[in-house]
Amino acid sequence: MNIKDAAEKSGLPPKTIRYYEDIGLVTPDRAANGYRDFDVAHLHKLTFLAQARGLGFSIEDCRNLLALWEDQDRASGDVRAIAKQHLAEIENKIAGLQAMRETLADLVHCCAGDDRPDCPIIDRLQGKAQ
Amino acid sequence: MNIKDAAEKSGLPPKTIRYYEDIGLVTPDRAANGYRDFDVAHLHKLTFLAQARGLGFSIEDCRNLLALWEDQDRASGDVRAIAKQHLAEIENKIAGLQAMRETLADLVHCCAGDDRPDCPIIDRLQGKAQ
DNA sequence: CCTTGACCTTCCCGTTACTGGAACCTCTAT
DNA sequence: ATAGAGGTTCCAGTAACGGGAAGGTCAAGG
Repeated sequence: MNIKDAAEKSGLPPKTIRYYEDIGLVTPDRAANGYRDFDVAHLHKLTFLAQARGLGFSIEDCRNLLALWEDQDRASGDVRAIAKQHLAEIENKIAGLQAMRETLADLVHCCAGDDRPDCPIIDRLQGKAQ
Repeated sequence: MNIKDAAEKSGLPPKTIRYYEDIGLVTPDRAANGYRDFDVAHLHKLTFLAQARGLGFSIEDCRNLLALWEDQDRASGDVRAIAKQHLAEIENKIAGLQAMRETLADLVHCCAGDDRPDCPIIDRLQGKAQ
């Protein structure tokens, strides 16, 4: 199957698929005309990648997860470790963003948002005491 | 004052300050020896930038916020609009991350994490039904 | 006066995970 | 023969810096 079909079936853009081949995540065959030729196994792999990326795993995590996926003798503990680590990073990010959100919501709430120049948001960025 | 002092007082790394000069956010004077020379106004600006970046505003947002800050005739509505937009983006990000977190927490919870290969995390990435 | 070490400078490359675009080739249908 | 839709490679750009090299400058100590 050509790249466009693989893209539609996996949910990944063709550009992304080419990129994944570039960095060695998939290695589709090549037809006589030089076109990439994807079979079901490749498609399966691409779908796996789409899922993992969708859950926010980095490319390097994906590479490791793929290896574990293909290793029938894997220890589920290895998979879990990657996921757990990633989960922790996500939770950190969330915490950081929530702190920002609270401050911002506060500021937006306090600011009149009219034609006058007085602005608690500016004051805050300036470091002025609330 | 030299860049290191400016860095310490503003909380920004020297590299970042140079970068900000590069992209036109600050324009410190130059001493005879070619060293950057920061005065209080520059420092104030750098602190402003540190605050804004700390709240997650993009460099472009910072550029606009700086302009508004320096415009005594600004409308606080303009500032508020930028902050509100940014707040919305942050809330979107949080929502996305929370969805990931829930799925991941679920999977991590379900996975035995032992030496056996059976792994609900892999199953999920594979697209296998729960 | 010389040296050492801490600064400073510019410049270029690498990061993440792609995306856009140019230049060019191939296939199918009319 | 040609048009249009697909394919290919390669190059550049994104955000916001950080690392590191090569080299200039300054203050203190011997």
